Amino acid sequence: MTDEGRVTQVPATDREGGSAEDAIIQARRAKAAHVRERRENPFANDVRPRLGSRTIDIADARALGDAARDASGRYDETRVREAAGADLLHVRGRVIALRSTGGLSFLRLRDRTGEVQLLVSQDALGEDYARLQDIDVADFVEAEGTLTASKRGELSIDPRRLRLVTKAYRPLPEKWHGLTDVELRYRQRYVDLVANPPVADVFRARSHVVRATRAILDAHGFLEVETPTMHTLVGGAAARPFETHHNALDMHLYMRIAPELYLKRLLVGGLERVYEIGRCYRNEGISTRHNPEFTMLEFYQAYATYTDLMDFTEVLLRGVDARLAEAMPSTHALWKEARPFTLEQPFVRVPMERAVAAAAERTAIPTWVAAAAAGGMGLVALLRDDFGASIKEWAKSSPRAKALDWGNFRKGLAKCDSDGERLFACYEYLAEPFLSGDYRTDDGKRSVPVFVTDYPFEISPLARRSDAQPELTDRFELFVDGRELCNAFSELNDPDDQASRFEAQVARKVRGDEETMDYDGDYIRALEQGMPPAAGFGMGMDRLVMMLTHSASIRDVILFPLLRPESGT
RNA sequence: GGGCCUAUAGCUCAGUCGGUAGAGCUGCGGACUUUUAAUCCGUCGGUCGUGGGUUCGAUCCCCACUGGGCCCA
Repeated sequence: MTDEGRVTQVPATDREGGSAEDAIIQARRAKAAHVRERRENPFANDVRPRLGSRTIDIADARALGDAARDASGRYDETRVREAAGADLLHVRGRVIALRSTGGLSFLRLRDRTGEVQLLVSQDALGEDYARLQDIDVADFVEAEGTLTASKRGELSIDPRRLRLVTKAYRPLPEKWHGLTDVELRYRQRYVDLVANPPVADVFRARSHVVRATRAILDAHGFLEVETPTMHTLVGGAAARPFETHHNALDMHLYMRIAPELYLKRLLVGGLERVYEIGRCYRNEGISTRHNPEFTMLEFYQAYATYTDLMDFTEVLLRGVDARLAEAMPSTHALWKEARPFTLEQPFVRVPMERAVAAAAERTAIPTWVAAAAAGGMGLVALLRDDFGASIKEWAKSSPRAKALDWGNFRKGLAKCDSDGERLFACYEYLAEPFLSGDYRTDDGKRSVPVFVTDYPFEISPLARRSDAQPELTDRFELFVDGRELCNAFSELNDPDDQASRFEAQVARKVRGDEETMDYDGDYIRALEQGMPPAAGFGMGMDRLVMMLTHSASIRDVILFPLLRPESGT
């Protein structure tokens, strides 16, 4: 240790604020100042080899030593030097661990491709060894040296040159427990990504999932398009919008809640197969499954029906998962093992009315079982009038009956204006909460995805009526382990039918419903130009990534989820 | 919107049946040429989320608020 490398201790009283955090920052700033005294830049941008070496990613550098790895994953120095030769390698990255035993120091370096140890010795660096004094965990450094192995068998680089490239003024979280405070993780994702490598894996997976989705749609002849995210009307879904304003045009605007109506205009225009993967915004509460902005896939295919799309959904989900497995084999294997569902067998397809009837039978409430013999609508007929007086008796019939949310079910039914809405309420409270338990693999170990089909037309304002049963629509939603993932239907292309459904939505808005659509006259005009028969599909990409990566919260798959502002910054 | 939980050092956490707080890691000083959460010696670091109330005295008890988490709508 030379005097040059020594850093004077800063007395506590001289420190601004006096907190531990300030002390750490001040110490790191002092080291940067020390580097400047040597006329070097602690925020350098001339990162390149100086000793005739070649710049290499850490993963590629490690690959050079592959032949010298034994069965237990350890490396032998002689064999590494034989395998990798005497070529100098130039690597750069962030220091994520630093240990020193005096004249020999071990730095763990990480770049986007991997990690490698720098085995820094006073013998190899001479006087420059003292520069280690200016390097802390979290700093970025560059090094040039040959590939070697430590005596404990860890693949390492033996640097002839080591230089601080960027000083980090703030430290990384504690090395053993890391950063676990979820609020801090979301607010300071830049730290989370460094401190918790599995987090970075999820976002790599997200990128693979989006690219795989594009690739599969492209291969099926779809055209990717981009439609407006600022709309003058609310349409394409039932949700409250965010509102904004264009100053120059003095125009009131809504952030889109769905791209649907624009994409279907493109079918009118003859594009036939279009898709968009883009951000949508819904002004609703935040939960583990909802973020106000989220990424949605929608695609539309002329001449297809909702049945075709069920087939294609299975192809798409299995295809995306297969590409993810290919891209991240070991991580994917862990996620797949942890999933409570499987994509490997054919998905269940069940009409809503039958799902309700089956759910009624499972409650073992005698009057319900009898009513459901006539199908789900039989149960709807039974429950049309208030059943509050019967709850006590019915709830005792079985554990399943006891588990029902009777209070909200009763309230939900009371709000319905039609049998179609009542059927949907029955589905929501009697069948949907139990999907993952009711539809399982033969061995019972995993749930099987379920297409619930044939939704009542009253709750499907953009879907085509069934030719066979006009009170229903040709629509499905896909539930994977009980959670809604996709929503799709054969599209309504009769302009008069569409106009009357818009009118019904506007009437609901007048009555105070905040989750309805506006009357879109231009869209009606487009349909009057003629839209080919088509089926359309929507899927939340965030939820897809959650499922495939076994993430519990949507915030774990969104890099910067919406949070209330931080106080004090 | 309702219920439950939570907030102590930069990070991860103890603790005080009410008498203004501790540990490990981090930081700083020192020793150490094969570490893997290195080790060893010394040392710095806290308006105990915010505002009220009770009390001689509150980080602790009570109330409200704020942030966050989980469950439900």
